[in-house]
Amino acid sequence: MSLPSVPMSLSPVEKFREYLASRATPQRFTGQQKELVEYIFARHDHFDTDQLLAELKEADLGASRATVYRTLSKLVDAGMLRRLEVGTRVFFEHDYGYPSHDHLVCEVCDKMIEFQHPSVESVVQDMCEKHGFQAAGHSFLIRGICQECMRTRSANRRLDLI
Amino acid sequence: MSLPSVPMSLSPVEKFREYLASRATPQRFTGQQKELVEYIFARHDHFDTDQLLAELKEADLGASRATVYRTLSKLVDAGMLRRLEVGTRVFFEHDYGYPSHDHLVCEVCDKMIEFQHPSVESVVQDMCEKHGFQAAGHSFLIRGICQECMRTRSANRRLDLI
DNA sequence: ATTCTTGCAAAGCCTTTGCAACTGC
DNA sequence: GCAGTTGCAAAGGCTTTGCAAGAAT
Repeated sequence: MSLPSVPMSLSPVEKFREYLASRATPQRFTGQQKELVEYIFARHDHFDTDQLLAELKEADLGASRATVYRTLSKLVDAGMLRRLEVGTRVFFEHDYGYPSHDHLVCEVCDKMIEFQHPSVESVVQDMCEKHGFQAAGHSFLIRGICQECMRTRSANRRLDLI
Repeated sequence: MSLPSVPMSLSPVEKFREYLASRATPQRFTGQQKELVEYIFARHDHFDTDQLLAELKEADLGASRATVYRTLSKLVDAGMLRRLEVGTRVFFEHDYGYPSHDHLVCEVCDKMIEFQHPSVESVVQDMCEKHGFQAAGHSFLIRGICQECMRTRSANRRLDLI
């Protein structure tokens, strides 16, 4: 939760209900889905499907693997979750009620640091103009080593030398 | 091949041979690997494993699926190929003899347009300074619709209206 | 000779899907 | 009651791996 959240006109649950209702072939809003949405939007963080499944089990919210996959996919379509591809792994994060941002990813501890930088949007605009491209979105990911892991690493190096 | 290539001090084959020899436990440079490296670096483009396998078969370069996977992985470790995660798919592109760049990806025709923009490196540097992060690399990908697909789309829309 | 690489097929991992039972609307 | 959702287990992609045979040093 590193960036200020954005005001939401509707609660996540309401927003999702509305999305489902407005589909060409209206989809149903089930109790299961409601529980999932409430759980996912109760706090801001990055999670992958397995983490989420484990947590749900712990919280006694019994949703099957298939339902979790199906619901996550709908939430992405609804524009409420963003799917992040980090290396070979897939994460989700809030897109509704949370500002657009990019990530620094630590290759040692897997921590994800969010950042906003005005130049990112300029690059997108510049390149779209130059190539006649119509952007739908972007992903900008910086891989490396975070401060804490750097410190640990130098500390260990010092120990090795003793 | 949209960007100017970068001068190489060694041919890809030589570079790879050197990489293998310099490993902690020296690895062997086989005829199979030589064929693969020559094939891959003969032209610049983005490819995925299946494409490459199909082409190799066509060219009568018999390398098994397993060997192709293993060699690609070594080429990435050697810093000669870059692995690109585009949506759910994985591509490879030259990293040796080719300048650092980023991509626009068309969601309709899957075309990948390469670009260079000086601000990208500034963003990386700024964010690393701000967060005490040590960058090892980045990936910046802009998704959207390319010019040609936009044209086709508007043309079709016009037809629909008749 | 020794040790690494290859190919095959099997196993793994993550995700999707067919189908019968179930449940919003 | 109809049409969409769920759970299960099976099937799908893609990638990795164990092992015996073959090749590089």
